[in-house]
Amino acid sequence: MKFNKSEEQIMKYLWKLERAYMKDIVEEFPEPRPAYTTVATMISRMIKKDYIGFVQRGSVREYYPKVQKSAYFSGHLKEMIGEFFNNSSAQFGSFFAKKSDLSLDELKELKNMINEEIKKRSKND
Amino acid sequence: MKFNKSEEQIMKYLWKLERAYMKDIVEEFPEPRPAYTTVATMISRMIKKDYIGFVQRGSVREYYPKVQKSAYFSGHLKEMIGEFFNNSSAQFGSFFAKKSDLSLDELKELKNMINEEIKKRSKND
DNA sequence: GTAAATATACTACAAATGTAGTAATATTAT
DNA sequence: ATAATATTACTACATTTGTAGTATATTTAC
Repeated sequence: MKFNKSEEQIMKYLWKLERAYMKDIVEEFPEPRPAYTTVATMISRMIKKDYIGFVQRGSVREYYPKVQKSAYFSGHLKEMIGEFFNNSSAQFGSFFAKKSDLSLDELKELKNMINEEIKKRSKND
Repeated sequence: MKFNKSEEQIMKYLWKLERAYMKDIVEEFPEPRPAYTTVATMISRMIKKDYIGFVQRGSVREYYPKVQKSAYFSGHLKEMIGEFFNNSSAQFGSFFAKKSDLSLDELKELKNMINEEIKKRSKND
């Protein structure tokens, strides 16, 4: 599952807002905003694709994302790792360590996190 | 710059092959292969978009990717980190350490890599 | 030297995407 | 109540994407 450009845009807003009325979503767009109906069209298409759900509130709907941000991110990342690093997370990790623009401190922090993860897992075995 | 589905497919093959004739690219596709002309259309569109270049070899062209895999990957990753982790690479790193399906050994390997990166940078300062 | 294989240009067309107008309805502020 | 605002359904249309046929040229294998 991979969103196209405008779907991704809307999901981004919905993830941020968590629940939102049409107006709220439209207002997230920076100027120049798309027409109200443009957003409405996108949303109804996304409902059809089951990316978005809604709760009827009187005559109006409150929309919410049906695809979780973390799930989308993980899936996406996994795909990328598959594509670019031959499915090797380790190879990706190496790339990330070198090429991400982590500062020295952040690298150290990351090392600690990995260390803790290692400890945690060693315990459970 | 973000490839659409079939562009990404072709880039993937081109990155793998580095340089390739039309036939080579078509043959990378798993069965059922798209028609030869389908691939040709895609490629000529991608040339127009400057994603792909070619060297004329007699009556035939040898194609090569003009977008580097690592550049595309980095850009893409950076975008994702911006979107999902509020531009914090460290936050992403944490997520990765926990949620990637790295094995214990791979985690250890990753730790070593990060360690070396830390050493290298400390030296240069 | 003729058939098969390969390559390219050009054209075509359906489906998906990006964008928005119209009409109808509901809600809210005066 | 009436105007302004917000919402939704429906329709429309240009652009992009996915897919491939035709025509033509070139190469290659027999």
